[in-house]
Amino acid sequence: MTDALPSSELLTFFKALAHESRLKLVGLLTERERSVQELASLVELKEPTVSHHLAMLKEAGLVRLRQDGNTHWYALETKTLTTRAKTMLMKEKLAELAVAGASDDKAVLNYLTPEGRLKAFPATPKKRRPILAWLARHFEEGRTYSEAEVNETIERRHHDRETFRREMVGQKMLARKGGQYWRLPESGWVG
Amino acid sequence: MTDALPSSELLTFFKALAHESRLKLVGLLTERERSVQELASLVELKEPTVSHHLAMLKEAGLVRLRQDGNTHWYALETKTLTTRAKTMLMKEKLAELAVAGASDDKAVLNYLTPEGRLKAFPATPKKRRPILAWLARHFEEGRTYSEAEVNETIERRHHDRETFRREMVGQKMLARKGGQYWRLPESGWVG
DNA sequence: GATCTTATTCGATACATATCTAATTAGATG
DNA sequence: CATCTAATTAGATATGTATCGAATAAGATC
Repeated sequence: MTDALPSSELLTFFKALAHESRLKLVGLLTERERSVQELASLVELKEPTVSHHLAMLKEAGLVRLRQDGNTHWYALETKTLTTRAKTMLMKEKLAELAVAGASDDKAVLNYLTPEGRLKAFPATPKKRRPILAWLARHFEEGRTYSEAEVNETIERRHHDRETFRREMVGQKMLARKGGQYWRLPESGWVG
Repeated sequence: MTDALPSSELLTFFKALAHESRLKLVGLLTERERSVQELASLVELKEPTVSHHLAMLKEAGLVRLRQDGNTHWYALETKTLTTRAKTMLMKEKLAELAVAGASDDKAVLNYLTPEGRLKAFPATPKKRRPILAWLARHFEEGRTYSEAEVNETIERRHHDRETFRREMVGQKMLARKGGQYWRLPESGWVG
């Protein structure tokens, strides 16, 4: 994985429900709150396992815990279920998921053709920067590229190899030495 | 896993969405249909990988495929999204998920206290049988139990150890020989 | 405070699946 | 029909996570 995504709420929600045992647990909790023991006996798993599953459901906000003595009573958090169901029905919310990770990348989408090539290259530096960053990320770190290879990689996204090569070097995204190029660490990029 | 569950539609649905890449793909498809190539470039994965993810989404009924030449256009199946969202909001539907696998076990739920003990023991043999089966499953296969151990195991669920011990033996769920008991294969249980 | 009960945390293992490259299929094109 | 393109399938590897037994924590009970 390249970027450490903030792992959206919706993703943790789906992950929480993407397992047979946890779906069963949720099912059992629709009726009333239940203790860990009881749940373990009903789904025929050991308590540590159930505990593990309940932790994931809790993390996703799907259950809440009420502690009485040393018995832990878990109950379904119906509100979360309805909230998430609504989110699923809003296209805009879903579209947000498409964002590639880095905050930049969302803007870039507007400049891409269906084939994943650049349609245009905006005039203002502020807008150019994320596009250059996006392009630069297509170079692997820790290896070198000949000028021909750099051109090739650029041309897969835009015909104007000269401009983009020059600008990426200018922004310290790529370094050049004696006909060889390599990608620089993102922390050093100008912007 | 003990029983091969028919892996409910809802489960495949959640599994399909329980991955960052697939959520992104869904996000990208909210706007319009897209080819595999295009999607691969946008999520920055290789085509085979995207193909794999799309297959899962298709399996879950979340996307549909339109083939034109040798380009495959995938589109979002909005209807499925709304259907599933509604299911999530119906408690009864969720409760069904709790069914343990064996068709028996659902009925047993009605006879259990919150602590997982038996509240009552019905009079008709037809109703008693699944409860005995449930109880018998709490004995491990492939080992023997002393009578004291058998009693102990029963008493954890119901005070009347005599009745249950006798009936489980009668139904050929447990075997007895010289003070030792052991669980018999489920295929041989009377019922 | 020793002990029993209920639950969680830890560490190990087994199973599932995401991802890639290479090979294959299916359609389009010269 | 040879070749090219887009997609899928197969096979290998790596990552993730479900499950369990053992150890620990926290509360209740004697």
